[in-house]
Parts: sequence; C-alpha cells; structure tokens
Amino acid sequence: MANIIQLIQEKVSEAVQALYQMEFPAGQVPVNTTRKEFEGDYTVVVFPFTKAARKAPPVIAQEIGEYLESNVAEIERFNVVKGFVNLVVNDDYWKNFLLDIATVEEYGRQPANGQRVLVEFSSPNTNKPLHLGHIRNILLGWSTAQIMDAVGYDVKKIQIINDRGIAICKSMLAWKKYGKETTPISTTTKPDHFVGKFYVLFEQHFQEEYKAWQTSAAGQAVFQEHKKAEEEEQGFFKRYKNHYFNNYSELGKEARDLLLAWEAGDEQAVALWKKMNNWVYAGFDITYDKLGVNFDKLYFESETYLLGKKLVDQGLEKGIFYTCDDGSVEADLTDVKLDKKKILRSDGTSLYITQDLGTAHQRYEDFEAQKMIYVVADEQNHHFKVLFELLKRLEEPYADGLYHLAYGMVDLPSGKMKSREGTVVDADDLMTEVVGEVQANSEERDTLNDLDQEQRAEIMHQVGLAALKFFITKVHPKKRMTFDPKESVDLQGQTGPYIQNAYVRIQSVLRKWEGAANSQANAYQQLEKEEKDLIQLLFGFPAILQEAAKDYDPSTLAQYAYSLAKSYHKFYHDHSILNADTEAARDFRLALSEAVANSLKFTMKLLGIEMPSRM
RNA sequence: GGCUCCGUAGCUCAAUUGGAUAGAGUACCUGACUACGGAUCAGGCGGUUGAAGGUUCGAAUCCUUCCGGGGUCACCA
Repeated sequence: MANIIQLIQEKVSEAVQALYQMEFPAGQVPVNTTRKEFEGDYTVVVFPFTKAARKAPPVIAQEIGEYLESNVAEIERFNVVKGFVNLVVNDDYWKNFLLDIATVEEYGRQPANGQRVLVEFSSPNTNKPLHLGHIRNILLGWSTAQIMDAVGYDVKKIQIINDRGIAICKSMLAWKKYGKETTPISTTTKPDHFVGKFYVLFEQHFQEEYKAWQTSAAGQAVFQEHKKAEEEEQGFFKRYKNHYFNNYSELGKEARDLLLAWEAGDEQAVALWKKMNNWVYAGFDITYDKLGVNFDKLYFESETYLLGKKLVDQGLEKGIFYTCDDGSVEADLTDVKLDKKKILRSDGTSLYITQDLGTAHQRYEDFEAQKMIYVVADEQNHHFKVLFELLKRLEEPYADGLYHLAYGMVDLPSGKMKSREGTVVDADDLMTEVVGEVQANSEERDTLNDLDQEQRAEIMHQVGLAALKFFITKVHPKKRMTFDPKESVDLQGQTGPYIQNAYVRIQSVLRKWEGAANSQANAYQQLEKEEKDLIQLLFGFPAILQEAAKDYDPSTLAQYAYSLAKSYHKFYHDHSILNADTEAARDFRLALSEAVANSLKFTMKLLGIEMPSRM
C-alpha cells in the first residue's frame, strides 16, 4: 500500500509539472497535517509554486486540489484556504491501513541494515553512588540504543568505568584511616553508598585541615604572597584549594602517595583498590538492575589509560602533533578555532584526551563499528570537538561516524546540584521515593488486591519507574532541565502512568472480549473523528522513529506516546467498544485498540519503560 | 573577554524543522457516565515567544545588535 504522504508529494510534483511546467522534487513538497480547525487530513502549501505559476495562491491551490481529486483515488475531496489545499483522504485508505498493522507488534521497526553502532553511556566514577545526573545520562543512552536497534543497527552498549585516579584513592584513604575495618555487610549499607560515605568523610577531614591551615602562620604567609590585588581572604582560599591539596595538605599527600603506590603496583594498595571497587560495582549492579539497563561490554580506565600513546606516535610521524621544548606533545588546532591542545605531559604520561584517543581506537578494533555515540553532558562539548577533530586528522576509519550526544545538566528547583552542599539527588533514593508514591496511591485505589505481594511490587515498580523515566525523557536532550521531585512523582496528566493507563484500559477490554476470531472489522463504515485521529497518529509513527534516530532524540517518541495515549483516552471516553452499535464497529474498535496498545508498548520500550497489563 | 548553548502561559515542557488563530500538562475555577478501569473526559483562566531591527507571501524558528542565564577556554577527569 502506497504511503499516502509520499503519494501526495509525487502527485503534486506531477501536477505542478503539468499545470505550470515547473520542476519540483516530490520530496520537497510541503505536506503538513491539517490543523484541527479546518476540514481535511493533509495540507499542501502552494506558496513555493507562485513564481512559476504566476497566479494568486488561492487559484493555484484550487487547481492543484482539482488535479489531486481527479487523479488520486485516495483523495476524496478538498477545500482551499488562502494558499493551502486541505485534502480529505477517504476512509477506506485509513481502514485498510489500520487492519494491516493492527496485529503487528512492533510496527515501524526497520530490518537490519548491516551497520554497527556503539553507544557509550553512564560511565561513572567509582568513588560514589549514581545520582540524578547519571539517570538522565543512562535513560538517554539506553533509549538511543533501543532506537538505533529499531531502525536496523546492530547496537553495542558500552560504558567506561573511571576506576582509577585520585578520587577513588580519597575513598580508600578515608576507609583506611577512619573505617575501622567495617564493611557494607557489617554496617548493612548498600556497598556503593558505603564507599561514597568515605569519600565524603575524606572531604570533611580535608576541609577541616584546610580551614585550620588558613589561619595558621604558613597559610597566612601564602595568602599574603600569592593573593591578587584587593583579593579577599575567602575568595583566595576558595581558588587556592587545589593548589593546597597538591602542595601543602597532609591528607592530600597521603592520597597522592596512595595513587603512586597503586600505579607502582603496590600489593596492599591494589588489594584495597580492588576491594573498594568491587563494593561499588556490586552497588551499581543493583541500581542498573532497578533501572532496567545493562551493557554489552565494560571498559575500565585502569586498563585503558595507557592506550593512546601509539596514536600519539603516529600523529607525530604524520606531523599532526609536535614535541614542545619541554618534551610535552601538542596539536595545533587553531585553524579550526580549537586552539592548541596538549596530548602528552612533559613527563610523557597520558592525559584525558590521550586516553580517549586510545579507547576510541581500541573500541574500533573490538567491534569495527561504523558509528560511535558518546552520551556525555554538554559541559564536555569542547573536549569532544577536539577529540573528534584529532581522530579525523589521524584518519581513523570511523572518524566520520562519531557523535557526541550532549545533554544539558539537571537542575533542582533550588538550583544546581552540588555535592559539597549535599543537594545531590541519589539515584536509589529517587527510585524508592517514586515507587513509594505509587504504592500509597495504589492502596487507595485497591485494584490489585487479588494479586500476591510480589506481583503487586513488580507493577508498582513499573509504574513508579515509568513516572520517573517519562518525566526525564520527555525533555529534549539538549535542553537543561529542571527536576522537581514533587512533580516527578505525579501520576496524572502528561506522565508515564497516564500512558500506561491507556494501555491497561485496552488490556482490560481485550480480556473481557472473548469473541470469535472471524472479525467483521472490514465491514465497518464511516470512521468517527476520534478513530481517524488515532489511525493517523499510528500512521505517522515510522517517520517519528526515523526522526528520533536521525536526531538522537528520544523525546520525540515520548511526545508521540503521550499524544497517542491522550487520543485513545478520548476515544475510549466518547465511544463504546464492546457495546458498539454494530458488530463491525465493535470489531473495528477492537482492532484499533490492539494497534494502539502495540504502538504504545513498542514506543515505551524504546524509552526503556515497561507496560503492565494491570495497575 | 573569546567561543558555544539556551531564553515560549505563574511553574514543567511542546510546536510536523520557515506554514494557517503558538499547543499540552500542572496550579486555580467549573462541569461529566447507574457505561469497556475516574491514574479518565470536557470547559474556563492564563502569551507583545527576553528586546529591537532585518530577510519574505509567511518568523518562536533564519540574519544582525543588545539584555539575561548556563557551559567551556588545564601538562584535572
């Protein structure tokens, strides 16, 4: 069956050729869905043809409308408003389309295209638990992976775990000093939270030490010597913190010594490092599991941080990089406005960018993917521009397939999340909270009392996570978003549970219907407006999926799922299904309901949201 | 300061990529089925799309300038 939009485009192109001898590519003919205040399904905008036609827009619109009406069987009639032709597609077309797809579980899914794509997301540090920022990252990454899979790619989900460096050493040191051999089990603490607690403890002790130093003779001397003109003491010491950590701090020295010991392969340091990281991984696994996500491969920074030096050598040979007087290596990207970039330290050790060069190359060797998507917050836009430019200059074969899926940070109503001020929203706490809200709500409603505890718990988890996930994924990735915990537990209105409820209603109807298999749906005449709205939404889905994949933007799917659910709720309210006037109407509406349920389920799956059949 | 992203209803977000009278949810007010699930539906209130110019049949969308906010400009990651 021909796609009606493409058909209209082709025929308009044909009409313009016949009527005005104008070449106009079919693909560029503007066809929009008709605004609801006018009669029609699709609208052709005729302004682009005015120059060639040398006629007034309404006249052109009339002529094109007449051409389509008599040359396209599916076009029943039309009307003209200014330069717009509103076209009415006949009911048979919509009916046939609906019956074709009604039982297709994942209408819109594309066949495999033979290409592979890697999606990197989450990528946590191992010194503290996951928080709200990670959740946005993970939802985006997971959803993007599902979307790429749905349009035909072979997708591999990966994360790089930042398991080394000074941060984890801080947690390690704090545990050694103040931990008294306690463990997650002995304190019945979720293990990643246990490790995070020691990171916080380190920061507290360090802060105390720093405060004391500030008022000491040594601290005051440094202040007097290094302060800028007119600089206040408070501002100076805030700025000086890193320098203090590296040059004066006792705790800083101990932490750095621990890092050096680790790098030298010191047995005790490595053993402690392993112990604490394993605690964190055990904790992450629980969180990932609750979020319903998983990965195909993990990369550990401790294993990859030395990669990249080979690429540096290659770059030097090719003349892309050069060695500075002090022995450090640099790339000059000033011609593309990216300034100069250090690639190696003067002592020959790697930098962040060096690692990323190396891991990109390594991933290509591991997977031979044509595309790699990095889901990383937009504060790293510059870093990725530089990284991609360097990989291009190194003529890496995948360089054209690199994409940084940058997303805006998540703010709270009170402002930015700050770990130092304790305003960071913990991922586990957040999930517990939404599920708790659902539970309270569900008890009032009392619709699940025939189920056992476990089944109920699963449903409430699904509903709670739907609320949380939809709240986040409905926002365009690029935008910085405000996360209001109060609103995120809403279960009414433009929410995940609202969409689930549409699905649940359909399941309930389908359960009640135990009719014969030979459907009368085909005999149905005269579509109701609400039915047509639903069919047109379903019809538009493949294009929306394509768009979501092209733009790496799950939010368009969230918007689609919401409007489909909304239209269904209205349809359900206005029209009786099982008690319809005729058998044909009943059967048609059952088919329509099934199609909507399938599309809702598929779309939500792409967003990482599960659909319960009751709630 | 340079570069970059953003600014839409009180609040949270849309707007078919330049199309018609800028739409949803929320909050507030009002209404709805002895009906297949009321986590629903309908109505009301709410806008100079940060400001001013420009481009054209048409601008929230493109260009210029300004205002406000974020990010970034490390031999940190």
